[in-house]
Amino acid sequence: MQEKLESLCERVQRASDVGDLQAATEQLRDYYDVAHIVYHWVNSVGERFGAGTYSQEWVDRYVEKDYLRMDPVILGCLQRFNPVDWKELDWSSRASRDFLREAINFGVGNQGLTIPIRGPAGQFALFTASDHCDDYVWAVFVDENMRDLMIIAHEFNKKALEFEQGGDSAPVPTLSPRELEAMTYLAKGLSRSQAAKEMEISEHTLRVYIEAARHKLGAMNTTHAVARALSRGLIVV
Amino acid sequence: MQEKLESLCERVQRASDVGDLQAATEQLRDYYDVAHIVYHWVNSVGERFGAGTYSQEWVDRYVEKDYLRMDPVILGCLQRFNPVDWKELDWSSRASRDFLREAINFGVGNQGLTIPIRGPAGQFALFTASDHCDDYVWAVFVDENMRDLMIIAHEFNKKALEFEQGGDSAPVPTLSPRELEAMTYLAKGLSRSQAAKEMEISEHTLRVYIEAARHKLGAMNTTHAVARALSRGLIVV
DNA sequence: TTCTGCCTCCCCCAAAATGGCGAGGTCACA
DNA sequence: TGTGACCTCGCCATTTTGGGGGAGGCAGAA
Repeated sequence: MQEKLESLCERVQRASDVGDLQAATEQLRDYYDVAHIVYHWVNSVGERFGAGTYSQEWVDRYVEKDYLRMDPVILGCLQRFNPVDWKELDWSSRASRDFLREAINFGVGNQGLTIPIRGPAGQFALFTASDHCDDYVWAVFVDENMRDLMIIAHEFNKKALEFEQGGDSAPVPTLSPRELEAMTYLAKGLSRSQAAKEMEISEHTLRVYIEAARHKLGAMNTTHAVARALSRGLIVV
Repeated sequence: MQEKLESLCERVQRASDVGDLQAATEQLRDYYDVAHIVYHWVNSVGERFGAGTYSQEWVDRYVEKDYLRMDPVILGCLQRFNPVDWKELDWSSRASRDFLREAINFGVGNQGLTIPIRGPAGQFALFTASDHCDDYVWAVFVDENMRDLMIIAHEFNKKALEFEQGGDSAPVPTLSPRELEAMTYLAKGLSRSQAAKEMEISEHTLRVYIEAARHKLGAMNTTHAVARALSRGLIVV
């Protein structure tokens, strides 16, 4: 069992493009004997990629109808940390039930487990296994395989992040200690004069730091600089 | 081995307060026969809790000196997804080297593996195993136990989130769609007038959104509001 | 040694953001 | 039939920021 997990992970690690990830989902589906395995990077802008075994018709329909914005699986996972069994979600609204009915018609399955994955800079992705079966069989599957699926989900996301970095590589700039301090105070809401007082330097000096940080971060203004410093993990607020 | 992982996880799951988590770290340290096991919730304000086997002296010193802001482990993990071996980090700056020397003097260990964990609303935590040993022994340890440690780290964070929800549930404010849009443009560096143009509304209306968002987020100014929106995962840049 | 990066301080002034006062409309929910 | 949340717009005065100029000292690296 452990060896099998290892080989499944290696399969993902060897992937060199999205097509390989796609193939890996198919292999996983067959190995676990479920209806579907899907990895899906959920971006604010709605782009980035996904790989999975859903039918093209369902994916197209999903995109076309912008289901991303009302899919209870996504909305639920955005607020949770632990893997989510679809049964735990809120299907009460009418829109949810219509969505569920349609999903089942498209062969998605009546049971599902979705693992939320979070990366740096607010990155967010989902890894889902779904199947057609009764509650008991599904509960056994989840109980036996959740841990392994979490590890595999992690591997998928690691690959996805690698692919992204390969594309637009972002060289993370280095801020000097005082620059970091200045950015931190600003991120905490202090004004220039307050931050200067806190750092026990003149406001002019503080300005020099802020401008230096702005330049290094390629930011257009202070707010932008703080946002970049935060999302690149240079500072913690 | 699998059964042991199960029992270690259950130990964490049964925890009903931070003291139990503390005890769990000690048990893990003894089980894996390493110098330290630490779970540490890194929060915006710098509070929240941690549980681990570091000496009280080191923890006090760490807090007193505000090492949080320059600890290469934290800064490195903030930008990574995968578990990080301390050797992979950037120890080049003078401050880093001083920090490392001091950490070793306090018995932290010369080897370490830190797993970054991210939860909803920008939550961020670290799970660390550290030891005194040579590179080879450490590499073997990491290779054999990383997967299990990832699962255990997940369990710790799950518990931590449960405790938080029970305690002072951080009321994550809900921003309206337009408010989110406004904050996103600001975080991208657009000025008010540019953002207003982008959203095809008057600059004044945009101001209303920004002020509403500021209030909801309890922020003192726009930069603060953007920083909070980002670190709570409300917006993604 | 020279050079580069970092830290510190000062001036002036234009541009932008903020804080306060208004106003009116839709839409859903109770 | 309110009530509240959301979206939209205007003006005024004050504060904060940003973009230019400068300056010197002190480290570590080439």
